[in-house]
Amino acid sequence: MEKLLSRIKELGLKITVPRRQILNVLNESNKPLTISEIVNKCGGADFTTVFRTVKLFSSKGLLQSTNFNDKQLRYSLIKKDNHPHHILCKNCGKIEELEICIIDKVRKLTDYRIVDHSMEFIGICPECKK
Amino acid sequence: MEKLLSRIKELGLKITVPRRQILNVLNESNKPLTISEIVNKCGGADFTTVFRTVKLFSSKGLLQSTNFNDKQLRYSLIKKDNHPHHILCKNCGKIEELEICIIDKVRKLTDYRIVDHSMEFIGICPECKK
DNA sequence: TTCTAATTGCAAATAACTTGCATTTAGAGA
DNA sequence: TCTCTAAATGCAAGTTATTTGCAATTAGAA
Repeated sequence: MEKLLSRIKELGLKITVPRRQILNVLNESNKPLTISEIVNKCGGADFTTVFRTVKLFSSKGLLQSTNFNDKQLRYSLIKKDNHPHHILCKNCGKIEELEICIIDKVRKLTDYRIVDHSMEFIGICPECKK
Repeated sequence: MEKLLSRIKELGLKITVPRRQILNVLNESNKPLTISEIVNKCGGADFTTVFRTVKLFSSKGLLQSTNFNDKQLRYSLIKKDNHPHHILCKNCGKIEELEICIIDKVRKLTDYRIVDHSMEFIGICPECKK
């Protein structure tokens, strides 16, 4: 969190009440949240503010967006260097992090300069399979 | 295409003029299309019809959706057994298919029953890098 | 050919996203 | 600490995307 706050300052952005709330909410969440979910958990923060802040932070590389092919994007803090991926249980709604990275493979395969990527899985978790 | 049409019959669905158009458009496209793009290429087909058909076909496993973290989902025919992935060039807009499959790896890693997944890359293609 | 349930197309509703602008506020400098 | 200004906020209103309702049409089974 301290790292994030100093990164925000470095970027010339202000640290405000709603921004702190948004970062806290994301920091305390173990899964990516939609903008509406962040708003709900922020208690009082305006939708537009959250919306704009999340877009801004994403564009600055503080947040990443993920998408489970439903309507809304979900956002999470980027804590490490690598971009985490997720698996969603269709049955219980649980979202877990996936320790897997194939970006190097794709880079070699395609010769593209990769600037972003997403990789999401949807399934039934071991508990729900029973 | 014949395979798809018979699959539609098997599912107890009717083969109609707009449905043929949608399948043709997707079959002739080398990249996933948004619903609006399909409507435009279908010449005269109603948006709602395309919308509903695409959702229906997706739910039946005839189409897959992909998402490049822009607003609209994109759809493509599922031709083979494996689910194709894509890489988008941010500069020229080209979308190419990626020959890569990590579903078995994820299945082993998580012990989930995987029912769907997506994997998209965004970058700069070799031509645009120059 | 007849009939019926499936499908379509329009219109209208809902939901998601985005912008404009007056007000407020963080935080740099006095 | 106080002042000041650009950045940020919050409301309202606009735009775009998605979804639903329903009467009219149509595929294809009988």
